[in-house]
Amino acid sequence: MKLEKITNCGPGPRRRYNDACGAAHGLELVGDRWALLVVRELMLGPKRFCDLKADLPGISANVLTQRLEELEAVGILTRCKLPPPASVQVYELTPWGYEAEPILQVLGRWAARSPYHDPTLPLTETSFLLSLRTMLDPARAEGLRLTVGFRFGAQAYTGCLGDGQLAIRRGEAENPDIAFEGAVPALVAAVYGGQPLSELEASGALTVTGDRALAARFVTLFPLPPKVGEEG
Amino acid sequence: MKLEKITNCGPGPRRRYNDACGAAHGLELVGDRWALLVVRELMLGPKRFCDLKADLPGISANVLTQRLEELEAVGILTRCKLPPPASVQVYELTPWGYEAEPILQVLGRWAARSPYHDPTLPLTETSFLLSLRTMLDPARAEGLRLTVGFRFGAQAYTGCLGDGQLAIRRGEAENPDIAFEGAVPALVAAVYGGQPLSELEASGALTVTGDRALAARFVTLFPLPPKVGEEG
DNA sequence: CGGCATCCGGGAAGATACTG
DNA sequence: CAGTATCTTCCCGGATGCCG
Repeated sequence: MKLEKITNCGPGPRRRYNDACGAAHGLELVGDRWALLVVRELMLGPKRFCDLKADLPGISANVLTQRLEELEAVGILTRCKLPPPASVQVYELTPWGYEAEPILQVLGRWAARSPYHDPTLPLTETSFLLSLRTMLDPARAEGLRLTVGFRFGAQAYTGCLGDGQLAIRRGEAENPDIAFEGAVPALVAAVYGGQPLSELEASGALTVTGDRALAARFVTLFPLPPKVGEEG
Repeated sequence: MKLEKITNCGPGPRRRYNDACGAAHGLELVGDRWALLVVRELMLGPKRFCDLKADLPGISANVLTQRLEELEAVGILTRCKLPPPASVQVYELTPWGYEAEPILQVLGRWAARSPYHDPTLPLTETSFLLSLRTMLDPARAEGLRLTVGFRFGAQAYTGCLGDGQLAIRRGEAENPDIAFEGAVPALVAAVYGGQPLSELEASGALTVTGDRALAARFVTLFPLPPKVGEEG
C-alpha cells in the first residue's frame, strides 16, 4: 500500500493537468491543499511530524502524512533521523525544496494586495520570519549591516542583514546588534502595524535589547505593498 | 444561490487556512484546482468561455464556471462584453490579476527543474509565449532590440524584445525583424530542443521570415534551468 | 452555440479514535 | 510521538439538459 503510493509519484492520472507548462507541473508538485504550507514550515530547517501538525492548525494527521509522502516521493523533502542522542525522525527540505522559497515570496507579495487578506489571523514564527525576507526593501536597507536576534518563547532565531538581503537561521545570535523577545503578534505590530517599539515595551509585549535607534530603524525596512485600489 | 457564492468570497470556512501568511492567502485565492491555469490562459488578453475550455483540456464546464465566478468575486478577473458588432462575453484579468504573472514564472522556473517534468506534453500558445517571457536570459539578450512575429494558424502575436525584457501582445506585427509561422511544437523544438531552424524549415514544420541570422540567435535566448541533480 | 444549472460517481479532505 | 483506520463531508469531473 505504501509502495503503490511511492511508485506513482505525484497525483494519479486523473489529477494531472497533462500540460507541459512549467507552472502546471509546479501545481502538480505543490498545488495540493496544504502542500506548499508544509514546505513553508520547513523553510527554516527540519521539523518533526508533531511540530508540523501544531504549526499548521487545521491540517489533520492523515493529510499531513499523505503530503509528506508525496513531497518525499517527488524529491522536495527527505525523511531523516537526527543523530543520537536525539534520534528523532524529522522532515527536511532537499536543496531543490529550499529553492521553492521564491514561490512563497512572490505568491505572498501578490496576495498581500488582496482586499480580502486578513493580517490579524494567527502567524507562525516561521511564516513571520519568512515574511521579513519577503518584504525587505533593499533600497531602505542600502548599506545596512547588522545581526538581529529573535526569541519567541523557547525558540531563538538569528537574522543577518547585509547586501540588501536578510539571512535567517535557527539558534541564538552570537553578538547581536539588536534583539527582540516576545510573541509574534507584538513583532507584527511593530513591523507591519507601525506601532512604536516604546509602546510595545511599555505594555510588556516586547523586549528590545541592543542599539535601540537601530532597532527602530530595522522595523521600518519591511513596507507592505499597497492594497488593490490604492495607488501603487 | 448565486448571491451566496458571491458573498462568501473564496472558499468556505472549512477550506480556509486561517493563516495571516500572504502565501496562505494566495493559495485561498488561486490555489484551487485549475484556478491558476485559468489565470494563465488570460494572461495575454481576454478570452471567451469556450476558448478557455478548449485551451484547458480536462477542465469541465461546471468547474470552469465555478472558477470564473470565484476569481471574479475576489477581483482577479472581470466578465465583460466586447463592443458591437462582436458583442460577445469575455473574461479579462483585472490589473491586479495581470500582476499574478510572476507567480506563474517563479513556479514554472522552479518546476522546470523537476525530474518528473515532461516537456513533451501539449502546450497552449499562451503558455508557450509566457514561457519565453519566463525563460528569457537578460544577459544573453543584452543590448538586443527586435520585433518578432508569431503565427500559429489563425492567431498572430507580436513580441518586442528590449531592455532584457520581452513584451508580448496579440495581433499582427507591423514591421517585424523576424517572424515565425507554424505549430507550437515546432517552435518548442527550436527554442527548447535546440533543433536548428534549417531542419525545421526543411521539414515544413516552421516558416521563418526576416533576418535569419537574428532568428537563429533569438531562439538561443531562453536557456532551461538544469534539472535537479545536474550541476547548477 | 454559449453559459449555466442539476444530478451522480469517485475520490480527496477533515474529524475522531485507536495503535505500536 | 508518529502515525493508521474509519467514517463523514465536500469537491472534482463527466453527462445531461435548460434557456437565451
